[in-house]
Amino acid sequence: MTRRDEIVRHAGELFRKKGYARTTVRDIGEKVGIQSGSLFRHFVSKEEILLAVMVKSIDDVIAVIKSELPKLETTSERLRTLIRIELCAILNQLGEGFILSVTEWDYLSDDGKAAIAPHVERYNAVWADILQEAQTSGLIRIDNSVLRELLRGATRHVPAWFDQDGPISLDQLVDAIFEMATVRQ
Amino acid sequence: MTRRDEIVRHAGELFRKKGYARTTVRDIGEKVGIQSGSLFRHFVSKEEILLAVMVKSIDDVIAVIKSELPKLETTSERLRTLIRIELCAILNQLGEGFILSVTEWDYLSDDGKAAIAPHVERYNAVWADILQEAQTSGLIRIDNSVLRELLRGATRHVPAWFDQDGPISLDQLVDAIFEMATVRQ
DNA sequence: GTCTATAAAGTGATAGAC
DNA sequence: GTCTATCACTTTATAGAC
Repeated sequence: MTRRDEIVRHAGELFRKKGYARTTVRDIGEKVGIQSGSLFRHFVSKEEILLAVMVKSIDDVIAVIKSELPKLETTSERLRTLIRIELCAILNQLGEGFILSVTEWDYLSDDGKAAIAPHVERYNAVWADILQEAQTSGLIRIDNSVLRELLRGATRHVPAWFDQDGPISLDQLVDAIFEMATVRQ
Repeated sequence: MTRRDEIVRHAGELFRKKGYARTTVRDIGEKVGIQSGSLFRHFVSKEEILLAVMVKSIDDVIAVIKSELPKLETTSERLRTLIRIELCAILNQLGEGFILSVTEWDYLSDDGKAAIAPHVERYNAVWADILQEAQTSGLIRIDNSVLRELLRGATRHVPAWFDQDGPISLDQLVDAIFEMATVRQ
C-alpha cells in the first residue's frame, strides 16, 4: 500500500467521522503519522484528497455490484441486493467514503464536481436499470426516479440512527427498506 | 419585528443555503445590513444564532401541526398531513431552518444540543403518536420507529433533488411518500 | 445599538534544509 | 519524502468611541 493510499484511507475515515470542513490537514497528517506539510507532496490540495476518497469509494462499490448482481436471477433479488450493498457502503463496510459523495458534494469546486460526475453517473445508472426492470415487472409502486431519491435519502440517513450492534440487524433493515419500496406480492 | 428576529430570519436563510460552517458572521451582518461586530450585542455567539433559528423553526412547525391535525378524522389523513407538513417545513415553506436541526446537529456544542433537545423531542413525539396509531390500525407495514427514520431520511434529502417548479408537484410527492409508507388498502 | 479596529486563534499551503 | 518554520488569509469575538 502506497503512502498515497494510506492518506486516502485515513482521510476518508476522518471526513466521515467529522465531516470534510472540520477535518484539518493537520488532523490528517497526525493520523497518517507525518507532518501536514508533507501531505502536499502527495496531493496538491485538501480537495484533491477528498476527490481521491470519493472516486475510490464509488468505484469499489460499483465493482462489488458488478460482481454480485449478474449471479442473481430475479429482479426482486437484484433490487434487494442493491439495497444491501448501498447500505453496507454507507455504513462503511465497503469502501471508506461512499457517503461523502452525497454529504460533502457542496464542498467541491466546479472542477471537482466535474471530475467526480462520471463515477456518480455510473453508479446511478446501475440503480436506474434495476428500478426500470422493477417498474416493468410491477414490483414497485411509484415513479422510479422519485423512488430512487426517496430510497437514497432513507439510506443516506441510516448512519444517524442505526446501531449495527443494536436490536435490529442489517438484514432486517434491508428487509424493511425493500418492503417499503415494493408492492406486497 | 425586532432586530433579533431579523437576524434570526436572515441567518436561517444563509445557514440553509450555504450551511452553518460556511456562513460567516460577516455574511450575516451584511445580509442584515450591520457590521458583524454588532451581531454580538444581540447574541453572545454564532452558535446562539443557530440555536435561535432551530428553536423558532421547530416550534413554528409544531404549532402548525397542532392546529391542523385535530381537524382530521382518520389516521390516514393525519399521517398524510404530517408528511405534507414535514415536507413544507423542509422545503422552507414553513419556518426558516427546520431542516437545520437535522443537518447541522453535529455542529452544536453539548450545551447547545441539550438546549434544543426538548423541542426536537416534542416534534418526534407527534410522529411517534401518529405512527403508533397507524401501526395499530394496520396502515403501515414495518416497525414504526424504523419507518420513522426511513421517512425522515427520505424527506430530509428532498431539497437535494426536488424542484418545486419541476414536473412533479408537491402533492404528488406527498402521495408518493404516503404510498411508500403505507399498505395498499 | 452601531461603528471602526483589532485581538487571538486556526486554516490551507509553501519554502528550503536534510 | 519528510521535517521545521512560516506565510497569507480567514475566522469568531472583543474594545472602546460615538
